[in-house]
Amino acid sequence: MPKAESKPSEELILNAAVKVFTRKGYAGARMEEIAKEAGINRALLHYYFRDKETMFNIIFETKFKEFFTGLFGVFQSNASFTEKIRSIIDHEITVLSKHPDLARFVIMEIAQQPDRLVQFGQKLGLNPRLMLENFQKEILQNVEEGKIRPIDGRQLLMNIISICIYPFVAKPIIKTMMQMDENTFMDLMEKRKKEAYEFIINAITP
Amino acid sequence: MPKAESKPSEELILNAAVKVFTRKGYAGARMEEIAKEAGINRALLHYYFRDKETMFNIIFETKFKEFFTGLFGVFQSNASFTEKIRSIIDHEITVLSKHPDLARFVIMEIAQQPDRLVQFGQKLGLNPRLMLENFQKEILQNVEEGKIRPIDGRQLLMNIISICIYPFVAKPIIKTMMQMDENTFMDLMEKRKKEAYEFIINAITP
DNA sequence: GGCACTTTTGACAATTTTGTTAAACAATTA
DNA sequence: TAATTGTTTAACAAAATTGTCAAAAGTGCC
Repeated sequence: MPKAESKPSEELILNAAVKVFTRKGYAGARMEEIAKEAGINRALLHYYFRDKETMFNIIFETKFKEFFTGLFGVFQSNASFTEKIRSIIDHEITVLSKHPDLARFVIMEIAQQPDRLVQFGQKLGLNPRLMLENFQKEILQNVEEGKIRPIDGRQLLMNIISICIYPFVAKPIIKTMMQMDENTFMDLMEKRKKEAYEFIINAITP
Repeated sequence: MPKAESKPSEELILNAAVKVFTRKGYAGARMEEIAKEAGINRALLHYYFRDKETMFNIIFETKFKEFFTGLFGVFQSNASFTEKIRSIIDHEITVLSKHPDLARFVIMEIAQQPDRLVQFGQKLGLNPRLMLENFQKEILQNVEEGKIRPIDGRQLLMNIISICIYPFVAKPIIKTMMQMDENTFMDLMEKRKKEAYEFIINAITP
């Protein structure tokens, strides 16, 4: 679907590249397909961006940021523990609803080359250790106050993240198995914000 | 790492192919790498299996089965609802602990070509509609008996599956962010069987 | 050993994919 | 309008990947 545009340029190419890379991954993406998606000649890709890898890195960095920053941001706020949980859920489901292939793409490419996580994580100044420590402290504090039952912070964090992200990663499976069209799925995810919150709160109240 | 074996044959090749395909996916896998992994000449791959796609389909089918059958089996038993939940959790975490790349591989390849789910699902006689219906009925029944709080069956099923599977899909991310080595991770997953069960039961008790 | 058969390999061919280049084209400016 | 600059393309070159084949090597049998 080439666009009949007047300005075939960097942005046009990047948008096309995002689509193809996030759908197919680095190995499955074809420069030809990106060019076709952008409606231009393949050589232009090399004119604006040196090569496939350079293009990929630019796109991966923005997607990496989209995927991770919100999560880290929440833990720097001074909302209550339960409000933080609500924020995470809301944020994750909102973002992933808008960017259907984001989670799968980032996870796959990190699995393919785990050092990307370190490399791009440092570049964006992410500090997982600190984040996890804060999370653990907050849990301990809430446990002592009797607000939540004792629970391993790593397990709880994994539970929250899993509940939010997995449905999007496995979206093609879930849609088919539960016989949902796109709208039904999106609707279910919107309801999931409330549902997941209640599920998790219930799970951790003593 | 070619093996100094006496019987370079189908099985040797298949084992190598499983490793490469599940790690790299169809698009990222190289016939050369499979041959090297098996310690044989690349032409042999074509002698025993016609081509890359044929090889892939054989492997995908076995992995597809590994991934899905257990899940469907549980719902045909006549254990109590909570026991079924325990079974699912136990089974999923046990299987995925043994086959590190299984979930990521199957999910990715279905995302790449969703009709594979229909195609191989039929071939194995899986019936997701029936499974989901049974699950929903059982929930309704348990809700009426006051054993669990009202909850959308699709959401609950997604929650259970998410909690079990996501940690393995995102394993490279989780290991790095939480600074765990392989053993620590596996240990955490073993503990997770109990932890996840309690989490979910807590979440659904009224 | 010689024969029939299967297995294995190296060399080659075909195809796919990426990357380069020179020239055409367009826009801007002097 | 000619010159300069930046953009776009088709054609080509290079590299990577898959697939084929004939011959070599191995195996079992007479």
